[in-house]
Amino acid sequence: MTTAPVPTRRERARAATISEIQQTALQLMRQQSTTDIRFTDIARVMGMTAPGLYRYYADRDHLLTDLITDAYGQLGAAVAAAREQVPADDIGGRWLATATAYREWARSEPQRFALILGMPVPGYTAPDEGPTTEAAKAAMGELAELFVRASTNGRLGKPLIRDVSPEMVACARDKHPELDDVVPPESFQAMLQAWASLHGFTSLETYGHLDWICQEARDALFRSHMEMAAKAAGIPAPVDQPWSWGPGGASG
Amino acid sequence: MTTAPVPTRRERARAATISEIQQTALQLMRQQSTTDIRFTDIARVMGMTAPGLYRYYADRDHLLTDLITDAYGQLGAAVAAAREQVPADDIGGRWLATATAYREWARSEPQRFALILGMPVPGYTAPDEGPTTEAAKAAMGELAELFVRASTNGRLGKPLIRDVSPEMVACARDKHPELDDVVPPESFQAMLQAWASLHGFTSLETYGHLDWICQEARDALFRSHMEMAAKAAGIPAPVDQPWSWGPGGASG
DNA sequence: TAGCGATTGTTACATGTCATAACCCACCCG
DNA sequence: CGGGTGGGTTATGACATGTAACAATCGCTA
Repeated sequence: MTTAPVPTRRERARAATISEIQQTALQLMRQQSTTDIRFTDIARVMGMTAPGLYRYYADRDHLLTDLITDAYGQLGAAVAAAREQVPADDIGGRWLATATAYREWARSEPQRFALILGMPVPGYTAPDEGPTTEAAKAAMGELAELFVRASTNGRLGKPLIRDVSPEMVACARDKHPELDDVVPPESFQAMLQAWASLHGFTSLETYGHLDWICQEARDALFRSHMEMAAKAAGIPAPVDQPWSWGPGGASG
Repeated sequence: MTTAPVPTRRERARAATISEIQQTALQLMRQQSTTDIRFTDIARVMGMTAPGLYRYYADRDHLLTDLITDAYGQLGAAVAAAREQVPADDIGGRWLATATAYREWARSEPQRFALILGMPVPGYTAPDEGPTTEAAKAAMGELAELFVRASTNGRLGKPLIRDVSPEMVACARDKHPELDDVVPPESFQAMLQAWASLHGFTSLETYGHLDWICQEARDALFRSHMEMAAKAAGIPAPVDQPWSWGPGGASG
């Protein structure tokens, strides 16, 4: 047998403790508004002493690796869940839902957002080709899914920018061969740009650089920013909320 | 002027030491690829002991405050210098120069970029209404200058998105009254979105999330991303490099 | 030029962290 | 019921921040 179907009692206890460590770490990150978690704090909250934690994690980096992997998973899941609540043929609606989920996740979990998409935490070096890389790919795949499906369904419009450098085309084919013949290069490029635009707003807001804009204005700015990104990427308007687009006039 | 025109010898020595501390801190940040500087390391590099540094900085936060203020200044200066090397009437050229300078500064100084525009370093709390806020405003002003001048000269086109929420209009008038009657609300909004788009690409690249895209492709992607942002913001094409834009066809 | 005083930098220390080592104890299974 | 496994403890070492007390130095002035 390779895997025991029913984990032994010890294994369950161990898994529970590991989970508790992670949850405690996240709780401390939120409370202290920092990604700088201390083993001693985790242990104290859990009612044990710091060296005991080393039975579960070789060092702080290993815990961080778990937290990063998990965070990618959560972000991807949040994005996917939001997307799936909108009918598949409502491309624009799915884009708005996806982008909003991305933003909201970052706002609700700023430390975890910084953990995965900010500068690496001091002293931490991610394991090469490790689980974090896999988790990152999966999460980004959730973002890309929208474009893939829209493109295969023929519902993805032409992006604003149609020039794609040969290097970019080659890179897309090389790194994402599965998208070849599915998403045209200019749409692949536009997808990356849409992500970058979304990420820029989200980062600025999450790190407090848009605090001077009041909440309502920021929400509207986000909506309009995503509208801009959608138009640039050839994403059609949501079925229930037409873009305020067009050279002629604006809608309400 | 109330300041003494000629600082005494002691004052000059002190200023030199403070400067050396800052430079050493930056050097260590670059070498160690982290924003987490240690007083002991700085002191060791400078050939003195750690407690000596407390004669110059009350604690690590005060040093960070200086570094952040300085970084904002450097970024603003880099952006301004790049912008001024392009004729004032070449709006598109100035936009490209500004954006490229922003990106290049971040690439050359990733730690300082993270310091000012990333998540605050663990344990650091910026002083309210302090010099960092002022420096940030100044740096962002350098980014905005392009739009202000273009708008006053009547050379700024209509942005792609012309709908602006009343809250956004009110916020713009409230926080930046000096731009009232100079930059229309939809252009103000477009400016923020152009910044967000630029910042998104820059962040992703600086923190290594675009490493899978080879250098040449990334450069082209950046160019095209900025072209997209420019079109969305109503920035006309550079005089020597027309946009690859238009429903009809693309240029070379 | 001798010496005073502010400034600078030192060593010593208190505190807290990461991480290892050595030890103990409880559970579980034969 | 006895031993092995693994969870948890205290003790310890190396190192960080920041304070306190002390020593050396520099610049100025009598």
